[in-house]
Amino acid sequence: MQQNIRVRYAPSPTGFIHIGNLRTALYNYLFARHNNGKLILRIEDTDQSRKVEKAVENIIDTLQWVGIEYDEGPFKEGDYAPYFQSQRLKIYYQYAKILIENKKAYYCFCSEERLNAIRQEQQLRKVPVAKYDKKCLSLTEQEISDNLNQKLPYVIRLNVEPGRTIKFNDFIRGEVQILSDLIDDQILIKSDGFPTYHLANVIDDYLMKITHIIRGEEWLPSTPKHILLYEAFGWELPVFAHLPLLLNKDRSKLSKRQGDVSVEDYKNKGYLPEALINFIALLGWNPKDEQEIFSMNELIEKFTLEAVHKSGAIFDIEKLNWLNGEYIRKKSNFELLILLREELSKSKYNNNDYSDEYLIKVINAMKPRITFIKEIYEKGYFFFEEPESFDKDLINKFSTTQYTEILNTYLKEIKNIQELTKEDLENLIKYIVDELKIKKANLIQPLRLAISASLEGPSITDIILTIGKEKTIQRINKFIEKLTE
RNA sequence: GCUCCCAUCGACUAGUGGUUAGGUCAUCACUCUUUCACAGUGAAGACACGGGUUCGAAUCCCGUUGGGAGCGCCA
Repeated sequence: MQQNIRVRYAPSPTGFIHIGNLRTALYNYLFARHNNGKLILRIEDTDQSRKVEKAVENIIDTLQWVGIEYDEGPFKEGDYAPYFQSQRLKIYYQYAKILIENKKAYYCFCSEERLNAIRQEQQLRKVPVAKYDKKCLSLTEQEISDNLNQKLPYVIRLNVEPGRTIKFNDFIRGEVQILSDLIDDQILIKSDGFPTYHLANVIDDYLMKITHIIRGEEWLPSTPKHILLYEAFGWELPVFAHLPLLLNKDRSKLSKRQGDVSVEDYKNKGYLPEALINFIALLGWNPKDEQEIFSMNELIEKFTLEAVHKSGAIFDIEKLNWLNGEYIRKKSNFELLILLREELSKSKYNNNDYSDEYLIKVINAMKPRITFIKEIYEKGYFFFEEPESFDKDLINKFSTTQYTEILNTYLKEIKNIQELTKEDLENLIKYIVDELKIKKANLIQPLRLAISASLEGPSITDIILTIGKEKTIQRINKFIEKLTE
């Protein structure tokens, strides 16, 4: 690869980061790190009307949360600052002026009404491609300066020469070509003086010395416009690489209508950043071996643009769920303790009611059976509170004198044990089973029900060991009352 | 409508002219377990279709079909 690789992630601050954009950011990051290059974060805030408060902060926080570090950008000024497009307005205007002088662009004073009229008329005629009719291109120098002096609102448009074939080589898709006749005289500078995406993007990529433009496939159709701009300025083309799209279940572009799409949503649902990154990395790229779990460093080591796919990938959370569980199981109890306390602080339970020692025991018991951290206290709620509601059918099932006897025997025996150990509890079960000549399940099931209101979950000895003798006795007593009611 | 892009199990993918088409998730079964999970073993499940090229095509070419994206003073 060539030296001094520079790539950029260029979101517009219109809300939370979209999961598809996160993948774009990730691939840019992986590509940069793999090649000892730099990742630039540039904020494309040229649409004032769509600006959202705190969006930039959220973008930066989200990148940090998932572990994508940029080398230059807001609050990390490099040689090409500023990194907010809204602070670079003069630059764009200067370059637009150059284009006008070279006749590559022109002033357009057409009103919105006229533009709409043209569009409508073209639709009526079923013209294949609706385009601006280049009316203002034929304005004389005099007319233009008169209009400007009168302060008539204007835009600056790209003058697209018809009859040309624009070719470019996409790193992922190979050669792509399109006829210039199909390209509209794109607006470069809006009437509010702000540049459009196309202009600002090309200028900044050039000025910031971006070598590889890695972005979503939705940009593929507008790439010829950008090429035309590079040509008009006489600039060398960067490498274009258009990433396949992330898709909904129905194969349309991943959108809010069909589920959660912001990284924030997934964070709030309890997905671990490692799992999300791992999952998203594999949507459109594959290291061609049979490994499934990758740390960020492994991704960096293995990532190449050559191995990126062409076709879109459905964002299906089934595998993400599995990964989340895997990452939970890989974590140490101490790491999980910190995460659990965080979740607990957002729950109805009070962190102060449970010691670290206690929570570690709970974590150990619940770890193999959860997908999300919060399931530790959701599925394992009996570790955090006394179960109140019991399934009627289950109560009925165990409402016989035989089960009451079994439980009473257990109660009597456990009271005799001074300090509970795993061994004691297991021996106790054996002892009672032998003594009463019953099946193991006939003791354990009612016991489990009494203590946890469920027939599923961690081993009964682990539960008893965790909640302690006192609570165990209390719950069994209460349960016997319920059975004999 | 027009332009461009894409096409292997339900999902993510390996595969670049010769494979019993491999793996992971999900599904199902079995083993382990008091149970649920975890873990392990196994099963089922795909080359969109039609033509070429070739001794031989998932792989190369053409067409069809299907899907997607884009066609804004939004990015």
